[in-house]
Amino acid sequence: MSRLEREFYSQDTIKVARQLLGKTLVRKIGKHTMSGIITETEAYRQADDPASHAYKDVTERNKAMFGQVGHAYVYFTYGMYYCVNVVAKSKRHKAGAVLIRSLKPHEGIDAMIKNRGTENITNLTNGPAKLTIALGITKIQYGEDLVNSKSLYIEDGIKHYQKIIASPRIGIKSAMDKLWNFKITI
DNA sequence: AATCGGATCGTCT
DNA sequence: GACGATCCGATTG
Repeated sequence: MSRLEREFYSQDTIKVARQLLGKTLVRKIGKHTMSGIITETEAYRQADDPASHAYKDVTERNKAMFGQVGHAYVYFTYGMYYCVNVVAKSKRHKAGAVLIRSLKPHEGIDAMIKNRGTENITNLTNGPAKLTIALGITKIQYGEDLVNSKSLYIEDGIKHYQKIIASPRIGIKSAMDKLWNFKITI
């Protein structure tokens, strides 16, 4: 398995969101390795995207989206959950990131079950906050460089799947015309 | 199977 | 001072 390099993330945000499907998100804590196949993503970017955290301008929260590609943008939401994005954008945009919304559990399923407190495998990592709980991702990983990190990165996964389904993004009220939610079924 | 409300607090207005 | 890029359990049909 080979890790995704910097240039992968320096393409257009929407393109990266599509290409991340089927890749493997890897999380290492101590001697434990947990991983899952990415099955759903969402693209968010600046300037033309009212639904994005980075729509208006840089703030303390969203500054990672304006930074170097390949780093993690972790945000806290609904008073209790974290969600993880990968910063990805071409030179045309000042900010952009891809939200990882769903994984198919792969390695370290026992550890993820322990973290989540549920036995149900299909319910383990099938949501943006569920997967951060399963993988132990919090604000501590804010800005982590997935190109160099030993504990959080993305590598090649499956090559073949049927097709990508594009839909409006989940949980937002604006920019419903942008079909920037992408998913695959494995 | 689908809908509804509660939990809970950092971030932005 | 209001509101989420959510999840879960309870209720209803």
